[in-house]
Amino acid sequence: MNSVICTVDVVLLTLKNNALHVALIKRDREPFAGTLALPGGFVHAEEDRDDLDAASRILRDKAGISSPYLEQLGTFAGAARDPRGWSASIAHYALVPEAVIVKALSPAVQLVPVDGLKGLPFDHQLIVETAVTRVRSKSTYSSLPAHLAGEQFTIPQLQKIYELLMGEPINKVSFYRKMTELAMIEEVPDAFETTRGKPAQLYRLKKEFRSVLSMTDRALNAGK
Amino acid sequence: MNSVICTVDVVLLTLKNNALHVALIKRDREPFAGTLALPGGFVHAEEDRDDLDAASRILRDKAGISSPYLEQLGTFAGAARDPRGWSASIAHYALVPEAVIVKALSPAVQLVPVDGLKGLPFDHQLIVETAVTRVRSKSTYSSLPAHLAGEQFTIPQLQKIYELLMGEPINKVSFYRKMTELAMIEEVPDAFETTRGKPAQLYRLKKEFRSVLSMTDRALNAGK
DNA sequence: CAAATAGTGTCTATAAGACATTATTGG
DNA sequence: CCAATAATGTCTTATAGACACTATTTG
Repeated sequence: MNSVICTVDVVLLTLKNNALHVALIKRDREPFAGTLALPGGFVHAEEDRDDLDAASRILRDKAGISSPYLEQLGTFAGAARDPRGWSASIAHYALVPEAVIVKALSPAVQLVPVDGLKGLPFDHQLIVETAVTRVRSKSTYSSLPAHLAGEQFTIPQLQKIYELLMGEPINKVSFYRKMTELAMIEEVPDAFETTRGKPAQLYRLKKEFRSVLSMTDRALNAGK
Repeated sequence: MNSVICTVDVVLLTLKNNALHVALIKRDREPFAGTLALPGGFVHAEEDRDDLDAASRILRDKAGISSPYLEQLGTFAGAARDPRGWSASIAHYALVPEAVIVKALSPAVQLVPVDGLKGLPFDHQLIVETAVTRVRSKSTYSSLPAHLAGEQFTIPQLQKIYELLMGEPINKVSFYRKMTELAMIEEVPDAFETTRGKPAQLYRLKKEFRSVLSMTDRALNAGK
């Protein structure tokens, strides 16, 4: 009756060279051995309390990432997606700053730009596209993109991240207003970053938003 | 390795007596035989092409509902939710007008108000709450609630549905504007409904939105 | 004709965007 | 002092809400 193959996959996203990248791993087993694919695997019934737990474990073991922003994306199931038979993949997505990934990444993992991705096994292409769409649409209304920034960041840096995700410029004044409205970041006392011009105040995500989102009703639209 | 129990459950929602109701069925098997629970079941690997297909079949066979608005909600998985062991339920939600459900419903099915629901087996309480929250939050931005209206409806009737879902009154002018903006409904030529006062124009969902949503960026907020 | 409900016109309030201005650094 | 960037002030524009008014029915 229950011949369903049940796995957990993770779409690990980060920003690198001003573009969204996904972490892929060379599969060491059939089917599709040797192909780049999403990190994933079977549930360990004795070890994983739930699917988020399994996704965490996979990220830890396969990519060396320990406490990313992690959320369930949805389940991709059906008869056609896996040559072994009817299967269900509980897909998740994770966001981490590039710094974290650079430090932790095992050599087997590759970061690939999400735009123009192709040749993925199973329906991993669809899963990645769904994750990217989800992240983009949530970005408009929430603090989600902040999880792609490092531990400390300036508001202009954060705005750049939002702009990269949404693919269009944001009005600077509106962005400052939005950051105040979401109330998710706090100044790091006496910490500034200077590159060229006036030094920028450094901020960090408030503790209570490290793994939760701050939402707003109002969209952050395009502007100059 | 893969001892995971994989099932599909459906949260079938409708409006009845001005309140959101969920369809529950008395379970005929262990565990929890005799208890009211969400309609659900195992995937039929030979019959169901994917999880939506399985959800459709379950609705058809258990509730006699044939083409509702149906969407995946998410997967509820873990070691603790089912006494038989580690399990994953791919949950879906469906919206139908009350008229459809009244005509189709088998006697084994009961409609229960979603507010104050309790005593459900497994984590079905959580699944229902998640579905209701999802429907409510999507309602603000989309044509979703129209799937709870009958085939033909007046704008004031539709507004009432939105108000019931969101739990607060909506500004009448804003609502008319929003309906125009979403562009998902069309007048039924020369069809009006009269109860008391000026007859109201009847509308229907445009064909292209029968199973898809029309979204807007702007929220529909409370008003008089 | 009064009451009720549908539908619209229009003013006001609010929030977002444009743009200018000030602030503060390095060269 | 100039160029560059951060941060903020403020005017304009767009959109939502309030409210009144017209339209059309029933009793």
